[in-house]
Amino acid sequence: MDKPIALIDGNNFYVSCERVFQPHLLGKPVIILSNNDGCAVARSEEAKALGIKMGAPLFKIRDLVKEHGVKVLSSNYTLYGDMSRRVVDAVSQFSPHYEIYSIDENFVDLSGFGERYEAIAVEMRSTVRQLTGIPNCVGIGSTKTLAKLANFAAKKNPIFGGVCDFTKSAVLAWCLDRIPVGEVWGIGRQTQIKLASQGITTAAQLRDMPRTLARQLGTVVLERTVAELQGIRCLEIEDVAPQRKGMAVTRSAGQPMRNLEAVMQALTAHASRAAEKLRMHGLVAGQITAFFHTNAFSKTAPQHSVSRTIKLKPMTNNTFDLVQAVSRCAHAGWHPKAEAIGYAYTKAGVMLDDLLKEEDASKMLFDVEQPRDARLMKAMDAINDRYGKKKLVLASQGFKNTHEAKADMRSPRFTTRMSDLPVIY
DNA sequence: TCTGGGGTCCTAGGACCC
DNA sequence: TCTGGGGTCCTAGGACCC
Repeated sequence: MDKPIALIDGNNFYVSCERVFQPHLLGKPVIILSNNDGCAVARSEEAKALGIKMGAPLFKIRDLVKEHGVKVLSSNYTLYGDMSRRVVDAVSQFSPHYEIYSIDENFVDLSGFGERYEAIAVEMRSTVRQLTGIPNCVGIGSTKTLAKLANFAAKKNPIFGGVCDFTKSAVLAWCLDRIPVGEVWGIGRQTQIKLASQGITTAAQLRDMPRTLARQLGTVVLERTVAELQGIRCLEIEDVAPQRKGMAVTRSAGQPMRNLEAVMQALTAHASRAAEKLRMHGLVAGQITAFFHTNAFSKTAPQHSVSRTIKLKPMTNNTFDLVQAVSRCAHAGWHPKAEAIGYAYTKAGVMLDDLLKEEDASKMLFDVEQPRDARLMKAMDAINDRYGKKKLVLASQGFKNTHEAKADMRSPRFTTRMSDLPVIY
């Protein structure tokens, strides 16, 4: 028998985080909005039952929300991140060999438990629930792809009681015949269309597809997915997080930005935040891209999109360096007649690439050490850490902050702020 | 008129994920 | 009026090299 892998996944994770601290939300339709309160990115079961789709723009579901009294919340990533960490703590008690796959999913190697792994999975599920308050499901399979799919079955079909084991061949066969191919990890819309043209619509049919055909139709990725469905392990549990390759800070603006100054305020804020993230991870970047564009959804507004990339020499994580770089990008890309034409930029972002650990960054020839800069950045981070984000910013970020996003319905940071701790009477 | 045969590296763009 | 943000991997094709 193959070594089993489990995938444990929080149910409607963001909604569940909110419900832990606001039990009155239990049993009610709840949605969590994206940044800027734009669209629904998480939904309770009750909200899903009303037909609210993932990613639905709020303004398009306003009637539905009103009619059914759907509770609407801005996203509170500080809370979700902290709850996620608590879930990982609970999971890590069960196996030293696990991978944090996303904010609400963890792969766990169950091979150390002999034949008892299903009982362990059941225990893990209830322990996570007990220690964090987050309801969750567990899928077990001989590959990551099968574990993901088993998790889907555990969520969808109550007969499994929240734990579905695909290492049982009868369960596996029964489910694969019934699960639409689009639910398989790695099969998106485009691939689904291609597969449909071959008459492949279920997970079982995908499993039975010749691997050479899979390669022809897709890429090595699709071939790997077919192999994994057949129980051939192609993807290992990555318990050591690989070095990340890029990093981005992008935001929609609260108000349209119509002049260079407004765009520069946003880009300054994003570059500053990006520099903070670099320093937090002990990284430096070798390349930076600044972009901004108008609202692509608009059918009537004149469209314009700017993206400029420059090398950072030497590699850096210094706020002033990054802000200077995005300023060069913005000035180089700015349309001289933008204001006259009436371009309304609604989104801006900064992307960093060629990331390297600070200590690995090769010193450039003639590079001059700048200890004062490093000390300044340290002081800046310390001040913002102590007195709250964005207390100390560069002047070019401005005070008007037209780019700042809406978050009108955000819950308190229950677990990470002294002032927001829940009070018990 | 006839014009090789390999390599590598980089980038842009597509597809997918949560 | 109002449509998220942050990642990964793969491929094709161009530039360049000897």
